[in-house]
Amino acid sequence: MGNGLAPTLTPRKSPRQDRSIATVDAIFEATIQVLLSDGPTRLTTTRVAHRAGVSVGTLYQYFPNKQALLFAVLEQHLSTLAEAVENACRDNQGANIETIAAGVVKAYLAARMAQSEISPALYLVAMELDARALIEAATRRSEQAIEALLFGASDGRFNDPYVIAQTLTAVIFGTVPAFCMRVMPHAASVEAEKQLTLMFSGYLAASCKAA
Amino acid sequence: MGNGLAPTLTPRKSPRQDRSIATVDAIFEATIQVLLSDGPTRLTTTRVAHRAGVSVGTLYQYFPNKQALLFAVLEQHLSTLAEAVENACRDNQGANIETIAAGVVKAYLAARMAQSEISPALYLVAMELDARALIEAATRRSEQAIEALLFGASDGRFNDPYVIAQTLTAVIFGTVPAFCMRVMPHAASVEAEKQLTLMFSGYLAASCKAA
DNA sequence: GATATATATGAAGCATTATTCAGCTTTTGG
DNA sequence: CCAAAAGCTGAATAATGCTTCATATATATC
Repeated sequence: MGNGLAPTLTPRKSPRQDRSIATVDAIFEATIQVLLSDGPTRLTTTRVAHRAGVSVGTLYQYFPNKQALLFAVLEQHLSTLAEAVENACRDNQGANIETIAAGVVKAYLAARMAQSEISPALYLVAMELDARALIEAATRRSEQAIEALLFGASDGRFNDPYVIAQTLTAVIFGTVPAFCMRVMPHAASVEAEKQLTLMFSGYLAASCKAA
Repeated sequence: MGNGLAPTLTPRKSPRQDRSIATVDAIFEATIQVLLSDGPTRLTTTRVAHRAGVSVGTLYQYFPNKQALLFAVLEQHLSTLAEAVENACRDNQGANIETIAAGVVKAYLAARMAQSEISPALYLVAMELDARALIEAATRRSEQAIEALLFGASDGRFNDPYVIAQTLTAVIFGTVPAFCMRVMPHAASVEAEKQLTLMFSGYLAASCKAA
């Protein structure tokens, strides 16, 4: 499914004046807005430009093509999620299993909720462009952060922290979208956090005994 | 993101002769083939028709539009996954927690692997058309099957089997795609099954004690 | 074999949309 | 204030692709 030719995804020109910096920001913002209000399939370059209050030509001055636009938005989104996990891991260094599980779930869920509207649209984008590299990068950041966290757990040692980190990452990155896709009453979101925490701490405890 | 006007998704005409039944089958198959080889964005009605060995006009005789085509394929795919879970649940009636966890994970993973190539493409499709109803239906089938299974578990009672069923469903339907998205060496798939089983049985055991 | 019904064809119409470019306006630096 | 550079415009281009329909072929029925 590789798209054969790989058109440049890097900016065509960097903004030099304040005016153009504002323009690029506006285009970036508008991309998100259109994604939300009109959906990924109805996102056209003209529409984005119009929403940003500029003309199409301007858009193409800074982004070589439509994909580059979406790529940039996706990159930021994934980075935000990975960062949330990293921060949670840093904050829970040396904690016990229970706390670790709760912390990681809570952090990811919060980050995801903050961007809950845009996420589904971006997953669509992620498949259209070949974004495997971006996803891989975000996944790896999460895995490494969790692995490091496990090494310092106060409760016990794990004989294969990397496998555990991989599993936890796959589950949170995978499950939460599934939860989000359904229209979720606020109460359900609290319940989801509780259940996932329970599941994670149970898993960690089990993996610990085995060591 | 609702698409405003809801164009008919039901067949425009039902095949009466053997010849046309074969045609419809060929179109359906071709849709899957094109999805796999060319990806969702390069799936055009003309291409599907050509792959099926018929002309575009013929395609439009049985499917009112492109969406209807994709809708049909998606429906079948989701139904297959839900059925896999249902069967696994039926087969494990009255088993203990350990067996239940292993059975459900194994069944879903197997069904998913069997269609691993087509799945990512379909998740893309699922967002483009408004397929929430279909996903909802498949999810509910899984939830109900698991709930029934939990009621009959030999190990113990759960005070809120529905919440547990919901959580397990979200995790398997959500996580496995995440696993699949990465290029997975076969060994990793075995490992994934093991880890998920461990996680599920831990979760069930924990939910049991609480009851 | 003749008529009616079902099925198949694919070029043409129509709409959408990514992308370019020649000319215009604004800002910068002297 | 004035050139040069940076930024902006939006109609025109070109490509793509969904859908229709007038026509042709195959099958069923009597």
